[in-house]
Order: sequence, then C-alpha cells, then structure tokens
Amino acid sequence: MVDRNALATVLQMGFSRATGPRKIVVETVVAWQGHFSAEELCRSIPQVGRATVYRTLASLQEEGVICRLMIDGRAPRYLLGGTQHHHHMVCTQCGSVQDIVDCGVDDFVDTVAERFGYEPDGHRLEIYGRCASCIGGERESS
Amino acid sequence: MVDRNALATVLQMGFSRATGPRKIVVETVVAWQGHFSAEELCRSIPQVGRATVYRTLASLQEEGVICRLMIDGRAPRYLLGGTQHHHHMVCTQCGSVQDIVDCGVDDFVDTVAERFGYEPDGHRLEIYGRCASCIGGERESS
DNA sequence: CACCATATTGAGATAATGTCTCAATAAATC
DNA sequence: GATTTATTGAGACATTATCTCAATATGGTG
Repeated sequence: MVDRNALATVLQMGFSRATGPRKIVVETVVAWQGHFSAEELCRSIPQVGRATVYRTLASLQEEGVICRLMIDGRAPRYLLGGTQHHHHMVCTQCGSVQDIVDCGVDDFVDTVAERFGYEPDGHRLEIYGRCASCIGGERESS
Repeated sequence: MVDRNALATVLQMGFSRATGPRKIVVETVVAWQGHFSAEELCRSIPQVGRATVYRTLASLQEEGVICRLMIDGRAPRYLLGGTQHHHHMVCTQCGSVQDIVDCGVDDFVDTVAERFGYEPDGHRLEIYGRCASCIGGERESS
C-alpha cells in the first residue's frame, strides 16, 4: 500500500524539511490497524510532542493520506487512506470500519443539490450497523 | 410545528417532573433560528446552569426532537426537528442548513450493507456546497 | 394549603481534547 | 563545520463536556 517512496513523499507534504518526529508519526499511522484518535496516537508515541502530532495529523488529512471519521462519541477518529473519495461502513458493535469505494451516491447528491439550488462540493455518507463477524459471533456464543 | 401540547410532552420526556429550567431550554431551542452549539445555547440563557442545558439537550436528542450535526470544525451543532429521518444540506459559505426529507438513499444503503454482510441500523448523509442565496450574493457584489 | 419525599438543579471541580507560544533544536545548504 | 531558519515541544491556555453533591423546587398526599 504505502511503500518507502510514498512515505518519503508524505514526509515532505506541506513542509520543507523531512524531520525525525514527523517520520515517527507517519510510520506509526501507516502501521496502525484500524482507526485511532489523536490522543491515542499521542499516547503511543510519547517521545513526540503533542503539538507535532496534531500538526502532522492535520497535514496528513489535508493531503488526503488519512481521513477523519466522526463516529458518535466525542473525539474524531482517523483512518489511513483518504486519497480516494469514499465512505464508511461502521460496525456499531465492534467499531470496525470498512471503506465503501464504489460510491454511487454521487448522482443522487447532484440531483438533490440541484433541486435545492446548491452548488455541491462534497458529501459525507456513513452507514452504521453490525458487521458480519459480530452477527456471527452472537450466533456462536448463544 | 411545535405547539403548546407538544411542548408539554417534550418537557416530560425521559423525566418525571416538568421543571422551570427545562422549560426555558426547550422554549429557547424551539424558537431558535438555524443551528446552534451547546455553548451558544448556554450563553443565551445564563439563568440556566450548564449541566441542565447539556442534560436537556441530550434527552431532546435521544427523543428525536433535535438532531446533532457534525459540521466540520469542533463542536457539534444542534437543529430542531429530528423526529423524522432526514439528512442535511449544509452551505459551506453562510452555514445555513436545510433538511433533505425525501431521502432516497435508503435503498442504496441497504444494498451496500447487504453486500458487506452488515445488518444496517442507521446512516448519515451530509451534502456540502454553496446555497442559492450565497451564489446569488456573489453575483450582486461583483 | 402545608408538608413530604425525592427528582432536579447548578456552582464549581474535573476531565477530555485541541491550540498556541516561543526558546531550543535540528535539517538543509554552502 | 558554520549558518540559516523550519520545526519541535513543554507547558500555558482555550474550549467543550461531564460529574458531584448540597440546595432547591416539583408533584403528590393528607
């Protein structure tokens, strides 16, 4: 997915110097399984300052390397891979998240926007439910 | 929309006593034009304690009287009328929000959920763009 | 109406999350 | 290696939200 070259590119994004701390943040994010909050990331790499973590997360998001996910609760959660436009399917039981890449709502969005006289420039779709493995798990444990 | 009877009903929601403070909160919310944050609401009725405002907002949301809107930025914003399932069209320029009631994504959601083996129990769709009046306003001011 | 039991309130402590400052540090260049 | 300056990070500060618990107000009752 994200090879060394891509990593080097990412390290430069929006900055003029590829620094050590930023490298740690990016590598940790890339290796992360599933989604995470900013604070979780901070805790996992205490050798990097909070300010740097937040700054790096902001650029990564701006550049589309990660995307921000507002699962209800409080803090936003981040997820690798936002380069491509997509949506999310969130399991309300185990919290796992899957990407929906082949969107298909685009046309719907355009139609609705036009009906309201809007000039659309983005949309967000999140679907909540229980994932296959959580449904399965329940059957086993009963 | 929300008449006196409905108000009385709302005041009881999830509680066993219809109190003065809660009445102030509910009436303020009902009279509010557009969306608001919890803190904005607190500031507008300083005679009611912050804890009560937050508590009342939570029940109102739970009961579907208001809905929570996560427009990017920080704090969630609230909007009257969440009883009926709907989505939002948010103007990225003036911040106004319109409801999209005739959803139509429902089928799409079911299809996608099924494809992933999910048992869907909710979805959220937000469309961002510039509203008609903002587009028009720009033309005038040029 | 007065009284009681208790649901509810609210001031303020605390928590969680995020932003900002600015002296110190470390990349990149020469 | 020296220089320039982008970047860092400790910690102050800001914002949003939750929690505690003594004080209060509500609804029911005699």
